[in-house]
Amino acid sequence: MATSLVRKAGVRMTQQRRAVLETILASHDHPTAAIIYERTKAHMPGISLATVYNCLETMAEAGIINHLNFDNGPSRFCPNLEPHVHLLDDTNNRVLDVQLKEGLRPEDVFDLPEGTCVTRMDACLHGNIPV
Amino acid sequence: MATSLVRKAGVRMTQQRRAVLETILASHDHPTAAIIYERTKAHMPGISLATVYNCLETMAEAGIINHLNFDNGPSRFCPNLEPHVHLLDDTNNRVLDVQLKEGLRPEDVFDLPEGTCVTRMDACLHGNIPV
DNA sequence: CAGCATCTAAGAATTATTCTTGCCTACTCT
DNA sequence: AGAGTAGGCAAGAATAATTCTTAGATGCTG
Repeated sequence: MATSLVRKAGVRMTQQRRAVLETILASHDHPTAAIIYERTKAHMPGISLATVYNCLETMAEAGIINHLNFDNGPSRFCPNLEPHVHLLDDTNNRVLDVQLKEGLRPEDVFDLPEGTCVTRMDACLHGNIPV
Repeated sequence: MATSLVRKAGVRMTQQRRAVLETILASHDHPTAAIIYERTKAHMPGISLATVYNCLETMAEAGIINHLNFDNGPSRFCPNLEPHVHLLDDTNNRVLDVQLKEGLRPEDVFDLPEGTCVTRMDACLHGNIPV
């Protein structure tokens, strides 16, 4: 599964990339590079942080994973299973994935210049969700 | 004008803050801290980069300006005249401000958990606008 | 399975930002 | 207007995140 995702994107598979990708696929908390490094080391003790960064960049460029930037903190990563928006729940201190309502596209909800073609939407909502 | 903006937010006015704020009010290109530093030095040669950062942070916390994080680059700043979303035009390599269409709120367009109260929306669209 | 393009490890380097310290200034109260 | 004080400023050190460099290792193609 991990291999086919990578090969499909025209990227060479290596042991390190597989390990990093499997860590991300198994994580549901949008981890930072440092956290991914720690988790990956459990399965591959010799991997270096620089390699984790390399793998993350390669896979983000290939569209296999998402590279997120919340506020001013370290980058976070998540599997790119489908386009989504992040909701930072300040009440419970967690990150949820949300989507545009069924059938809506960015062009439908934002007041854009005539002819704009949207290639990507990164949105980050902050809010509070009752427990 | 600059002074009243600052005082209204319960923040003390100083020469440095006025200089930094005036630089931002006069800029329409979402400058980075380093660019703001350069532009501000033209009017106040002795100001330090650390002071620019301090002023930016103070004013962003007070809601006078917006602190933006695009991708992985340095933070950018703009006047907080009204809530808006940023559109990075990859064709012409510029940043435009856009808004939700008239009357829409984030809750109307995103599929959020029941009861979510959105306190802030940071959205960044990437796209191409025909010249 | 040989050759080569690409990847990896390790640490140095870079970039952006924050922290620390001693001095200075704006605002409050007379 | 003048003195006291809370808070701001400059300078550079420190920190954090990320990227770069280089030599050696490895996956993939034919």
